[in-house]
Amino acid sequence: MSDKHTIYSAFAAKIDAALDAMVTAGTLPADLDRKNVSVEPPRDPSHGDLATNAAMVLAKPAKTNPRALAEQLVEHLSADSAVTSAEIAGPGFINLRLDEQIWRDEVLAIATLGEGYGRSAMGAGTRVNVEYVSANPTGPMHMGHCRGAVVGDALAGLLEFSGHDVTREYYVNDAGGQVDTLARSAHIRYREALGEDVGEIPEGLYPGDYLKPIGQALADKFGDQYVGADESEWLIEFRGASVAAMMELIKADLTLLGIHHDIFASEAELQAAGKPEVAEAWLRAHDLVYDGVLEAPKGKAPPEDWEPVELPLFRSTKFGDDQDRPIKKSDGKWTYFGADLAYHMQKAEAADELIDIWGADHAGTVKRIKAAVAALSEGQGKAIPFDVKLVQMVQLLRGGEPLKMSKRSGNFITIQDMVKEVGKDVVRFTMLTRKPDAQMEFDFAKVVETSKDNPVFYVQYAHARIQSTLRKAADEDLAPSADDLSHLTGQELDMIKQAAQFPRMVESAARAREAHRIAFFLQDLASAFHTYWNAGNDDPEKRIIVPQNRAVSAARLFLSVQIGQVLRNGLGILGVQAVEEL
RNA sequence: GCGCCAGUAGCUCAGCUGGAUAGAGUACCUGACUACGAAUCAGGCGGCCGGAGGUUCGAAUCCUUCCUGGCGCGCCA
Repeated sequence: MSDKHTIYSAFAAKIDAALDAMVTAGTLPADLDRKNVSVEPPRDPSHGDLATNAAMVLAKPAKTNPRALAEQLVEHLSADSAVTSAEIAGPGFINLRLDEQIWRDEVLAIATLGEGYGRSAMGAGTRVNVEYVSANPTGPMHMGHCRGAVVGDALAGLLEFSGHDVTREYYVNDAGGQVDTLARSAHIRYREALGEDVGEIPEGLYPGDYLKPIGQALADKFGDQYVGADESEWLIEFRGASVAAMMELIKADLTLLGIHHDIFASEAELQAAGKPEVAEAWLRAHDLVYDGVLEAPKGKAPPEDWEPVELPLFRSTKFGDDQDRPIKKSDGKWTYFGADLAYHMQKAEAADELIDIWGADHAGTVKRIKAAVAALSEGQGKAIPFDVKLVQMVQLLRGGEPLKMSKRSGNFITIQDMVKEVGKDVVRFTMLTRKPDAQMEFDFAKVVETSKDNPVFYVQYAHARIQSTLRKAADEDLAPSADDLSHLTGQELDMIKQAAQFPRMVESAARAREAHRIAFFLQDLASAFHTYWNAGNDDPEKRIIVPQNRAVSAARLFLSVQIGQVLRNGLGILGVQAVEEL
């Protein structure tokens, strides 16, 4: 189950050993930096099974030329029984061809490891906290949150699969002014529930119908005692009830998407526990917070009501930000940033590494929070790797026509609408067919199409086709068997080679924190299977089920089962259910 | 004005942190169903990787500088 069992890392080790031998023999200087040495499949399969750039990377520091170095390496590598040929190509690549048995063994490895195929120990149990969604508890989720939710959840799944100890966390912003606004909006619905005609919801409050049930619940609970009452009498009560209700809505949406967080961290509780004060004290002690006056904002928008005020400022400029940032407002309350800073300190206490998934509209605040974590990780006495992944906007379309989204009017498209219409798996997979830091379009008409235009369908179809083939085989009294895999040749070996890349795809995707690569890999593998399957249309001898040749059929069925396994493992990372039939 | 993201085939997008002749799908053209599901497959057409400089054995990828589009930018959240 360890990464040592993958073909690519096995050969990386062999090349490493060959280099060691050359060092011992005195033909290569010791202490060369080998981190840029790669072992990869060549882009062009006709070049061989594996390629390494070792000779090119090391030639210069070794003060020799690439070809001379490559010749020595080839000599060592040719001695390996698994290598059928080793050639120097182009500017100094070494191309290796491997014994076919190596690839057949990989099919067995998939079978043996099953759901564990592709898992790796790369993460080494590193505790990674992934914070995602964190939508404000002022209403149900909408599309803007959805992509971040899916991307974050898939990333968490990917990191788990690659051996990290992942915590999925949601930061509940239940302390700012927006929850007071929520409470006031709920108060209106409360009066409405008691029979009052409240008319149009005033500007600045939340108009959505989703507040009507909470208004009713408050009416049931309190009767009319707060109808004419001063805000100070009911605000806290209404706020708590509304936030709780909104979180229930959001959790329901998340459940629809198959997302479950381990921790819902409350900003209000964080503040009540005095965490921001602790952070401030530490930062002041290290001269990272000081009392100062902000410069008037630059730019074209003239600051009409700008007044210079002294505020506690965090020295984010010391860490690359454009200006220092206030952690408290002039009314003495914490700014969002001040609380968020303390929140990240809290997360860092229980994690080795932090990842935030944010919407692109928060891009402007990335620098300051990175600065804060950089400063605070010193306080923890360890460097906390911290990454903010920005997820760009999604534009909703139907048949190429943009769908209007208006939160103001309250009739925006909800997650519930979307999942109901196209299904959880389609939403998740589609959101992952584009790298997150580029904008994407989501066309309702397209994602439900059962065609190649729709990648979800395409991958699912490959999996379903495998299952259907197995059912058909059972009817013919044929079963998958690994008794004689030497029947697997040609196109079958090609497909194995492709599937065999799954473990290294997982690792490189995990390293880059990019779950979408898994989605693309699955499309390629599905395509390979469809191609393979279809070869039987032209030539019945190439079908998976060849009734007159049971040994061949058994081997091909075995291979198909393992391809299905890899597809399932990949879909599993993305949180998409593999289907048995369409 | 500043920051972040993007710019790759007509269109939608990949490109595995610097590798070999830049890849898929779609559209268009040609071909394949007495079927383990043709919801698919095979072949063809299609490129100054936004422009210009630079770094090195080697650049779509890194640096500089422009251009275009998106998103942001005060004690909001």
